Amino acid sequence: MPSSEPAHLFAALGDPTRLGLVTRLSDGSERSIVQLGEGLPMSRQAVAKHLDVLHGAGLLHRRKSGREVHYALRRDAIEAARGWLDQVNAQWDGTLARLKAMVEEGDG
Amino acid sequence: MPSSEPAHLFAALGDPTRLGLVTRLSDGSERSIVQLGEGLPMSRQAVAKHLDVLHGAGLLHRRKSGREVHYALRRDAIEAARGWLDQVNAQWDGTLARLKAMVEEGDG
DNA sequence: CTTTCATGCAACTATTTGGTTGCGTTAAAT
DNA sequence: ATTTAACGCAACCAAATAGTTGCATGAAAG
Repeated sequence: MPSSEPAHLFAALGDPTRLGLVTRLSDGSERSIVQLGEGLPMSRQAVAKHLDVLHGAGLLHRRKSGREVHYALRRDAIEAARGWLDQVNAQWDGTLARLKAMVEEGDG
Repeated sequence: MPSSEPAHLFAALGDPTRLGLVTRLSDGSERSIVQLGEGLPMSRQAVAKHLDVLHGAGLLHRRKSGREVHYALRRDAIEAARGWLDQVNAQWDGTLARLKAMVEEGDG
């Protein structure tokens, strides 16, 4: 049950290994656990755990195919995270705009 | 010494309390530790630790004024995080564009 | 059918994290 | 000068995290 809450999303991204996995998947492809673990200095289970964290945060799509499990990046989750950051920026801009408007109104 | 590494940045944002603090600061204002802690169900020190994490990740600017310490959001850090997410999207788009180009070239 | 390979599950460990409390320091207010 | 308010530092604790290993299972390949 993916959560999609911003904090959950950012927490999942807050680890170099997981960020690397997301980067690897950023071409939109699907990969198996072993494929994603290739070259990483840790056990398969460690990689599986990381993928589970990413999946739990709603960042990955999971598909079983035979004896393999394939993960793919969920673009909407990335957009959700981006959206939160945009909102922070918007709030900032909005406040400054209102401030500017007030100053100008005061001037006129 | 703020790090500004993406994983460090996301990790700092990966906690509801800290996300709330960032939201509070998203109007661009400066606030003291006690001010930022008002209404939060935890001790001042807990809040101070959270602010230190955010500052350590490069997300907050810190200014001492008399006996108070004021924190403000660093917009460039927010943009850095956003930039990383944008890059993931761009990679995705790029791959799809290349794929489409290949298909079209194959068709022509 | 037997073997191999990708995975899941569970136990265990060390480190990090999010929180606490107590105390000391310094700046502001009375 | 004394008190109060905002902070920093350090010790401590429980829970979560990132990793390990060993073993069981189910699908593919021989």
